[in-house]
Amino acid sequence: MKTRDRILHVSLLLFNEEGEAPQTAVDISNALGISPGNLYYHFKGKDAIIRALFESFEEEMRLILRGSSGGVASIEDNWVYIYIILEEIYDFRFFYRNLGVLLDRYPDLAVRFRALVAEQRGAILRVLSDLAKAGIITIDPRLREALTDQIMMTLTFWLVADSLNRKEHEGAALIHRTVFQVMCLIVPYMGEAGFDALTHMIDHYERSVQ
Amino acid sequence: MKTRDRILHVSLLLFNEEGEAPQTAVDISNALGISPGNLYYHFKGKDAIIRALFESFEEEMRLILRGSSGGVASIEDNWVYIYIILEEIYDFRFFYRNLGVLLDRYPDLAVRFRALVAEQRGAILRVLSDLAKAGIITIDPRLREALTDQIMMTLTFWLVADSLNRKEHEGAALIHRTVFQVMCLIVPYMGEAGFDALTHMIDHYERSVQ
DNA sequence: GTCTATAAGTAGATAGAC
DNA sequence: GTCTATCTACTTATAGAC
Repeated sequence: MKTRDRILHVSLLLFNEEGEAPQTAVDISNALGISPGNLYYHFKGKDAIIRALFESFEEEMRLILRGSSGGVASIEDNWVYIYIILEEIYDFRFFYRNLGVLLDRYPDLAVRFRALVAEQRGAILRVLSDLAKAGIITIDPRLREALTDQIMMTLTFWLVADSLNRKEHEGAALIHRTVFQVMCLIVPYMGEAGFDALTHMIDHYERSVQ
Repeated sequence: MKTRDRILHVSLLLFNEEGEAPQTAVDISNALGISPGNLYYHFKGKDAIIRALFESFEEEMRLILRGSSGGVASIEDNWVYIYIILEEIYDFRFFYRNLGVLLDRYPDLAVRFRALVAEQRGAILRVLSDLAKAGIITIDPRLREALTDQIMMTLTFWLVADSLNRKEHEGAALIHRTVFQVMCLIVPYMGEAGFDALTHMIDHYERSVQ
C-alpha cells in the first residue's frame, strides 16, 4: 500500500474514531509511524487530506444514488436501498458529526456537499414516486416534499441524533434502527397495508438486533 | 451593564453570527473593546463563557418545557408551542450548529444536554398524548415513539439542515417553515381532519412568509 | 520518498502596574 | 476592575540532508 493511500486510510480511521478536530498533522504522522515532513510531502496538511477523503465519499455516494433509477419497486427494495446509503455515510461518519463546522471552514466543499445533498433528495423523490406508481403508497402531493425533507433529515443527522440519546454508539444496530425509523415515516402513507408492513418490519427489526 | 454580562452578550452574538470555532478569547475582548487580561479576569477563557451561556439556555428551555403541561390542547396551541421552542433554540443557535464537536469537547455539558433533550422528548410525548386524548390525532402506539423521535430530530437539526439546502439563512421565515414541517409530521395522524388542517396551515404559512 | 531540525504563527494564560 | 507585557504551549509549514 502506497504511503499516500495509507495516510488517507489512517486519517479516516482517526477522524471517525476520535473526531476530526483534535487530530493534528503530527498526530496523523505519528499514527502512521512516519515523520510530519513526509506527511507534508504527500499532502499540504490536514485540509488536503479532508478534501481527498471527501472526493472518495462523493464518488461512492454518487454511484449508489445512480443505482436507484428503477431499481426500487417494493418496500423491501426500499429497505435495502436506505441501508446501503446509511452504510456509506457510516464509513465517512466524521463528516456528518461536524457538518456545520466543516461547511463553514471549507466553502468549496460546502458547495459540492450541497450538490450531493440535492442529488440524494432527487433520489428519494424518485423512489417515493416509484412506490406511488406501484400503488404501494398514496401521498397528498402537498406532503410529498415534507416527507422527502424528513427522510433527508434522518439520513443526514441520525449519527449525531443518536449521540444525543446515548453515550456509546454501536454501528450495526444503529443502522438498523435508522432504517426502521425511515420506514416508520413511510408507513402512514401505506393505508391498510401499513399495519401489516409495520408488524412485519418490527419482527424483522427485533430479529436483527437480537 | 456589567462587564461580565457584556462579555456573555457579545460572545453569544459573535458565536451565533460567525461561528464558535473561529472566535478566540482575544477576538471576543477586541469586539468588546476590553483587554484580553480583563476578559480572563471575568472568565477563565472561552470554555467558561460557553458553559455560562449553556446555563442560560438550559434554564430558559426548561421554563418553556414546564409550560407544556396541560397547556397544549389544540393544533393551534401546538403550533405556537413549537414556535416558542424554535425561537429559543434560534437565540442560542451556535450550540446547534456544532453539536457533535461541542459534546465531544465538553463531556460535562454533553451530560446536561442529553438530560435536556430527554426533557424535550418527554414534553413532546406529553403533547402528543394530550392531542390523542382530545381526539385530535389517532396514532398506532408502535409509531408514537418513531414520531416523537422524528419531531425531536427536526427541532434539533432544522438549522444545520437548512444550511445544507441554501447558502444564506433568514431567521423568521425559516422558523415558520420548520413549524410547518413539524405539523406535516402530525397531519397523517389526523385522519379526515388532516386534509382541512393542512389546507388551513398552508394558507397560514403562505401568508406568514409574505 | 523519507528523515531531522527548525522557523513562523497562533491561542491560551498569567503577573504585575495602575 | 482594567490594562500592558510577556510567557508557554502547540500547530503548521518548510529547508536541507540522506
